[in-house]
Amino acid sequence: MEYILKDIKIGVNNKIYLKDPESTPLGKRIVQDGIRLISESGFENFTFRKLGKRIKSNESSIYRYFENKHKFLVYLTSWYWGWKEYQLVFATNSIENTENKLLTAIEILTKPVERDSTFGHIDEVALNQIIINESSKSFLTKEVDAENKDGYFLIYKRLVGRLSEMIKAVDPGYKFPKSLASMVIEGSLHQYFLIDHFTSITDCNEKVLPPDYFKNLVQNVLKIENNGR
Amino acid sequence: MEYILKDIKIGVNNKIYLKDPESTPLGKRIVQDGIRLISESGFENFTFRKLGKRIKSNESSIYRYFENKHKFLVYLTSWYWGWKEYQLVFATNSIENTENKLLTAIEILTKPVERDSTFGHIDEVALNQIIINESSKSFLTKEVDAENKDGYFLIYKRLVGRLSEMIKAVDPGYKFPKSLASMVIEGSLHQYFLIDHFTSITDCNEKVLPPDYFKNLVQNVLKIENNGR
DNA sequence: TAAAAATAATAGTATTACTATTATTTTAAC
DNA sequence: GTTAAAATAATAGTAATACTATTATTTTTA
Repeated sequence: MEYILKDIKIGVNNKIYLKDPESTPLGKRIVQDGIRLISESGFENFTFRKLGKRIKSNESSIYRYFENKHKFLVYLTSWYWGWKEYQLVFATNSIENTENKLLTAIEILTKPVERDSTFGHIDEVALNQIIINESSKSFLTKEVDAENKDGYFLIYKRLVGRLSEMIKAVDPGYKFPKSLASMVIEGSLHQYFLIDHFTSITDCNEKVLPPDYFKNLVQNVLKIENNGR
Repeated sequence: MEYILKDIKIGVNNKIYLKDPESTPLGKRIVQDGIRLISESGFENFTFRKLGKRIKSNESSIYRYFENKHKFLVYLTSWYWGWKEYQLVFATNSIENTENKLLTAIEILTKPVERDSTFGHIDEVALNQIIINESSKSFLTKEVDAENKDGYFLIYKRLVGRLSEMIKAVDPGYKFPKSLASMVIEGSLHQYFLIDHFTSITDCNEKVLPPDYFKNLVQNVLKIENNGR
């Protein structure tokens, strides 16, 4: 994917970090290798000490960017959804036909992630693995309401809102646009998880991908004629 | 809900525990207060030491039942899905009409959980809260493939399989029965989470409940006529 | 009543998730 | 080009976690 604008920056709520990691080379290394480390060994086994060792920096220096590893995960998920939102707006903005617009949106949100060279220090494919395997842990906590109040999940909710509006544009009478939108986004992550680990309870695989399932689903729910797209 | 058979026991894979907690009073207290403690303070803040204190037993005694708190969570989720499977089979077994059968199944699987007096030491409502807020953590780990091989998630997968068969019975031509079944079950948990924490991205609430959304969804996807049920 | 099994008590360990302090290096301002 | 400020690194320390191991005590059963 290529961008017309240079030097795009994904805007993450600045309450999530102590110091913007995009503002320094060390910050970028923290994000870059943090993504690698978490995607390799999982969020539970990830510590700032290990990350410090890996980037040949000090644990204490990482703490000057992020309060703790939970906020680091919130940062990564927020960045990811900001990036997806960008792609979504970019790809659908000029589409007039509401059905095409919606189907394109679903395609963007559910297709396998590819590397995006615009953001040099972020490996989006590895980050997507983190989103699939770890992102629910960012909100499945006892602190979710407080953090939600502080705007930690704004980008994610805004993205669901955008998809929901597109659903409404296609079928203003449909009663559950928000639930359907949230389910497409969250459900897609889950289907990818099933492909990797519980193949017996999904119909998706290397050939039939989540976009096929979700486009078919939404077409049927909203009674869109399948015109062969 | 009442059961015809007395002394039903939900069969949990015995690799999950070291000693069957249903076999002793201490084991039952571990499960009973374990459920309360996790639902009150969350899985991250839960420790066997705290549970020991609460039930006035010793940390080391709890370790004789469960290897660690992760396996305890796997046990609880496995018990929960076993219980749901029981309800599902019980409620749908005698229904001949495939559409009614499927809609009843969805109702059972997505409706708010009520206390079941059959299992005295288990507070199903609190357990349901754990399932909503913590159960994904039981499989979102680096050990998932090994544990899956050992049968830790069998009951859950069997339940999805049952729902998927009912979908197939209604519409043998539908291409994604397994994905749809897994999405109804997992998506329902997510919708309840949204009702509690992210109300702006769901259409469900105290009046419009997940069963309404999911029955409508499946009816539309499989082109079932809504006959007013 | 003795033996076995279950439970409880105690102690100990490596790791985690930090905080605090000080030292060193890098950068920016004049 | 020096100085001050900011950033980074090094070191040490702490309470809690997630256990293991050993021994003591209580309960069950044969």
